Amino acid sequence: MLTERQRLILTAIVDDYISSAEPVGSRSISKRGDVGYSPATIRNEMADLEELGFLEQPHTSAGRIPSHKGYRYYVDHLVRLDDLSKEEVHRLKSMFAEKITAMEQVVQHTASTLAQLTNYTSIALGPGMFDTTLRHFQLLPLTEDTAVAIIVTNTGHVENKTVAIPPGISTSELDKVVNLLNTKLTGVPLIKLRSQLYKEIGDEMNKYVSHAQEMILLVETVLSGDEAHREVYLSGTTNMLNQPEFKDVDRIKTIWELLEETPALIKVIGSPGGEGQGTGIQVRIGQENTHAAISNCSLITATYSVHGQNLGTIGLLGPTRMEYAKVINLMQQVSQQLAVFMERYHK
Amino acid sequence: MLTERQRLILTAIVDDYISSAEPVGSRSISKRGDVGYSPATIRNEMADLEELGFLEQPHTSAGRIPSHKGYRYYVDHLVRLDDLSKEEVHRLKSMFAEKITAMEQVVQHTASTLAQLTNYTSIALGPGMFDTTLRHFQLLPLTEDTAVAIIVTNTGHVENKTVAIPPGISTSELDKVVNLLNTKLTGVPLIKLRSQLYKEIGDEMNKYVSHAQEMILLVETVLSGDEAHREVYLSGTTNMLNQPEFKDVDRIKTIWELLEETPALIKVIGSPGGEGQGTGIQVRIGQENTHAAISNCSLITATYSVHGQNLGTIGLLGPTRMEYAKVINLMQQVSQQLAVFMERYHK
DNA sequence: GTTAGCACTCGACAACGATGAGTGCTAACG
DNA sequence: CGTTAGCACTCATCGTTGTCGAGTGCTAAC
Repeated sequence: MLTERQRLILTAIVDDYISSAEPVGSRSISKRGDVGYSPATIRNEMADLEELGFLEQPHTSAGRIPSHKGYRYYVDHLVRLDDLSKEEVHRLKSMFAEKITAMEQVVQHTASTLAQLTNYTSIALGPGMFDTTLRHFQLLPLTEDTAVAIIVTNTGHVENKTVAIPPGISTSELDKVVNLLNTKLTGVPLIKLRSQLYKEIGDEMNKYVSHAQEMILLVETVLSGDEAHREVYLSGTTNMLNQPEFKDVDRIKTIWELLEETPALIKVIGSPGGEGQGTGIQVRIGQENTHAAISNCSLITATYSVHGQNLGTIGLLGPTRMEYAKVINLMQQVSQQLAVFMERYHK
Repeated sequence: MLTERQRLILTAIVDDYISSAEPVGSRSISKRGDVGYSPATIRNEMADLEELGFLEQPHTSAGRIPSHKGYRYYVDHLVRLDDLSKEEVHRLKSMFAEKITAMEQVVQHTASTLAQLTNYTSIALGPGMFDTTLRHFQLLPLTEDTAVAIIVTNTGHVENKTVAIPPGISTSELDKVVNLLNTKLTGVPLIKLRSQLYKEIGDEMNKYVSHAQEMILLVETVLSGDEAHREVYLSGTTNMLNQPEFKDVDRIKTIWELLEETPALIKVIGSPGGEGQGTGIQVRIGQENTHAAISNCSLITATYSVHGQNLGTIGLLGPTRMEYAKVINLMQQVSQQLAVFMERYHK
């Protein structure tokens, strides 16, 4: 599709623009060592590349900048994953070397390290509840009419909620209910908890406990909210402000509002998009993103999973002019390490 | 100190500047109904007020803006707390009317409502651990070598951590330890947990359990981190971007970095500052704030407490040009409501 | 096929002047 | 004597103009 020379020049332009953030002219490309042609020749090729849709001109007599199509081609065919620095490798590995590591903490920590290494904003979507099962349920009275309910999943995730106790229920009755729930519901996938609750438990509870209706309602309030509730960790949000493309307050505002709105964010990071190089790494460039607020951003995501079951996602958000080589490489490393960790953890 | 007319004019200027964000001239003050003097007279008074340090002039032939001293005087002596709108009162009250309410959720919810009502950024410092005591301790094995440890306090706060189990310890031994801890440590203030752990438990544990040393270390890792660890909730961070004084990206960046850094933020919001009107409400104007990043912001904080014991703080951060009347009023309401709630909750 | 040369385009930037809001001062008024 | 009208002066803002230079597209020569 493209000649070797065109690919060379396109690579040079994208690389240049990524590091300078300014339209790149034929002269500056020619001056670089790696393209041995005169500015005039390069100009001709640039004109062709523009006609093909790989480059854009902000205005006549400015240099060229890569278009979406240009970035996409660059990511799919041109980008060369150069080696990570020793420090980067070290920091990534050391993260997984720590002994005491809860799944969520690892994800969170990974995201934060990524943000520091790249100077972009990282978004981590915590492990979902898909294949997690109930490990333990507990109800601890606090005052006469309130109690704190605790749910622990087999992944070590702890969810808690303060609830009101219907009046007229004794402590022993509460204990009975909790015992019943634990024996009957332990091992049940969280998403099936509610249906199971009605199917199996309702009858038995009526036998043992008065106020059965209230109790079921109580348990329901505890379980509700868990399904849609997934933790989102942000890190390095201020990094965005260093990028010249975000010197405009309005643009920041729209992006920030997106970042603050968890449900929308989950949708953005979770929806499928263009494939990048390597396994499980997705690269979404500019308008490929579903949300308008980040239509001039690129989002690179890696999913982590156990036994082929997708658990969550880690993403890096930056301007379309992103250091793809470095970021893709980092994400691949992270993805691998996470896979190993999860496998070991889930055993 | 100031004549009645000077106070009137100062009030008018501050009010005007708060709503317009632009230097206010003598003419515009004269035009308002509430000050019945000609621009010339007002100019004379303004000159005097400037000399006294209450006003500043950005440059010659611009209007005046209030200085720190001006704001301070305004807050201390001039501001008139006009009534809150029905909607505001309603939203505040309804927040505390919900039946199922954990302490932390209430604080969080309050902060978020405040941010919405005021269009400023709210910062809530969750309940500290000062007078909270251990309610329950639990250790749930997840895999062969990991377990999730759960601590519940008498306030309903739940803290959890995944820990590694030293190899060679049986489940029954774990149970023994947990039981021992619960019987011995329940009711002990969290801050004293560690010392108590050594004093009372060490000996007994040696009797019952082998691997006592490892177990103590394990329990210690769970308890560590809790003391300094206080939740900070932010809400309405993007509101800041609406203010004209923050159209500059650099300024946003420094503030945002402060907001992201929890320890610094705790220090800022926790340190004592100038008193405002009413009980427990503090108003820190501009440089009165300890942190340079918010030296042109005002921070209004209200503390909530039980039995005179200070538990936490809720603050509103905005430009020095803040709607003090509204915000102080809101904060007073919130402070009162919170006090009532806490009293009822802590009973 | 590649390159040098040249006219042309267009944003960035500085200089300039007009505009208008606001002041400070002085003199007049009740 | 306090208050006000009038007036000259200041200074930021904004639109205009002109220069500068980076970069292009085209043509002709190598």
